[in-house]
Amino acid sequence: MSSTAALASRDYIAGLAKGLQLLQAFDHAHQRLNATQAAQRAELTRAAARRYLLTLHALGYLETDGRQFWLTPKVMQFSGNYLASAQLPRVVQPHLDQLATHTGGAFSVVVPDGGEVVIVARSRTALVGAVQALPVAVSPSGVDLHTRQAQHIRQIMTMAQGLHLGARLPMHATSTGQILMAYWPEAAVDSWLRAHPLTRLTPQTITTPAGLLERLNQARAQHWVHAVDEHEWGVQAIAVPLQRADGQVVAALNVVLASGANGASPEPAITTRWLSWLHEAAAQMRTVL
Amino acid sequence: MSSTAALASRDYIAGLAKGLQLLQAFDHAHQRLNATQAAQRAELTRAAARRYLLTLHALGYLETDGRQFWLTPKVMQFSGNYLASAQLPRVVQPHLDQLATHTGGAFSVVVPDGGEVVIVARSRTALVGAVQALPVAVSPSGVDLHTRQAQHIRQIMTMAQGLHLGARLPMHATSTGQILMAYWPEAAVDSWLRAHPLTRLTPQTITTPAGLLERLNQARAQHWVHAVDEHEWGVQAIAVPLQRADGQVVAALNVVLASGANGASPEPAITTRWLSWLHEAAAQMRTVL
DNA sequence: ACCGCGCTGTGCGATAATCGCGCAAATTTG
DNA sequence: CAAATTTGCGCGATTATCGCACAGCGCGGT
Repeated sequence: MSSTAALASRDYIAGLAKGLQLLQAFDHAHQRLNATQAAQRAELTRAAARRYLLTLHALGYLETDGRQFWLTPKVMQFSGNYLASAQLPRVVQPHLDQLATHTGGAFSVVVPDGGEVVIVARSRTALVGAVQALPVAVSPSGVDLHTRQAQHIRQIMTMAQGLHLGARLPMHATSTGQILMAYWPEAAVDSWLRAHPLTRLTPQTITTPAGLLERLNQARAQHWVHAVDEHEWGVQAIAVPLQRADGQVVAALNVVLASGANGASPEPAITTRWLSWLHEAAAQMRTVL
Repeated sequence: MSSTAALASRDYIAGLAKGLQLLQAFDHAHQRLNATQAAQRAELTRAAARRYLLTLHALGYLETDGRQFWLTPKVMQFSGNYLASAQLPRVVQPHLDQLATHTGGAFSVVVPDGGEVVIVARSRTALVGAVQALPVAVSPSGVDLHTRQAQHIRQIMTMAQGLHLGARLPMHATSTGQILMAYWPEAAVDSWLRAHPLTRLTPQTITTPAGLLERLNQARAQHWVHAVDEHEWGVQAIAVPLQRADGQVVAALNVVLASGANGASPEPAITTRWLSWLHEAAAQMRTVL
């Protein structure tokens, strides 16, 4: 009610803000909205919401059957423009791919944005390393989901579900979010804590400011983070910071692994191996960021 | 000048349209814009452009140093919402990954939007098939870009450059665009031809309506398209339609391969093999689309 | 060091774009 | 079949947006 109105100034186009708010109202939990629902979610009157919906439809960002509205692929253009124009994703991508090719891991690069982390690049291949480490039983013609390799593949695929490009994840429950915060000035962390509840996502999620601060101190000291089952059950991740040549931390790199059931939990030897790969890659990227 | 103004109606918010136009002004060729440049690209007065830029900055979609503006990762949220909410990308992804795992190819699914095709899903792994076909000489510590495998990887990676999610490609020069158009009613093709010039991208690009129509007929008859070097030198692609259970063609699936220098051009046996994989996958997806 | 060019920030009155109420018709729900 | 929602749309009021015009600033050339 009062948050947005306060920002109104001579140089602020309310119509644009409302329209974008409406466009953001469509998410996983709200894939199709009618005028009334959209109005509620965007905090507009129905008449206004309708005008904005029709405008977005005319511009090609929404599709409609006359009653419901939903996103069209055109909204991906923004993402495409960002990926094509931003430095970071472009220079990082080859490194990620090479890393994945060598190690068989699933790597991501994320940046902070609005109190969350956003995935801006992911490794596009995996499994080659795994292939050498495991018995190869793939026939080019298919039907082979029985080997350990195939299990590994399915694991990675399953974990990769909500991790598409552009996905937003909470900072306090992710390895990448934690390593990024570790390099923030204290005041920034405090203000983040005031603005964001430490939502419990699993029994392992850090939910107290003290616990988070301790983790951040640890991360800052050792230059990496290992988060096991904190964001999602059965998923662990190891993250390191990505620094520019001047030392500024601009992003985080991590590898996502299975944990618990099959994968060993925090087995030091394994962790160390991944860490050396991550740090090596981070060092390589440092000169080009 | 006259195109946009004509659409103005009582239910059309001009401010939203202008703001989005401005946001779209940032692309690969125009990564950073100042107020004056942005005004030109979005066809606004500088004063107006400045207002919109400041608004987008306040909303977190643009970053600025006070002089230049550029996209922030926040714009990826739209893409994230689409990927999370749209049926197609979600149900298609596992099939793509499985396909890539079995065959080692690089597959994409595209949908038509605004006279172009948009990439909405890509296979996330490759190379396993290739790995067995080629000598494995990867050491976990790096330095190995000499083997044929590494060459293959680099080829795929290089080709994958402008093919990120959300990338838009011209219909007449891509295998996917052609196969999609092949199922359009004749009137739709005609109107597309009137609205879109057949831009030459390589010496192989189809640049005459007659040529395109012939290709479309061929595609419709055989239910697949093979486009060699038409979009980019050294890149060929084979595409098949993706139909819903009711027969409606809603997307296209293709595999991107190297051509010329290394890869065999249109060698029938190879093509047939890929085709059978593509059609098999398309048949599997048909029930879930 | 000087000058000129181009960009930027800003104020203001004029204008028309947007607002939201309210009603009737259409649709869904039970 | 009736009640409860939802939708399309017209209208007068208002205020958000427009674009001109002026002054200050930074940068590069000579």
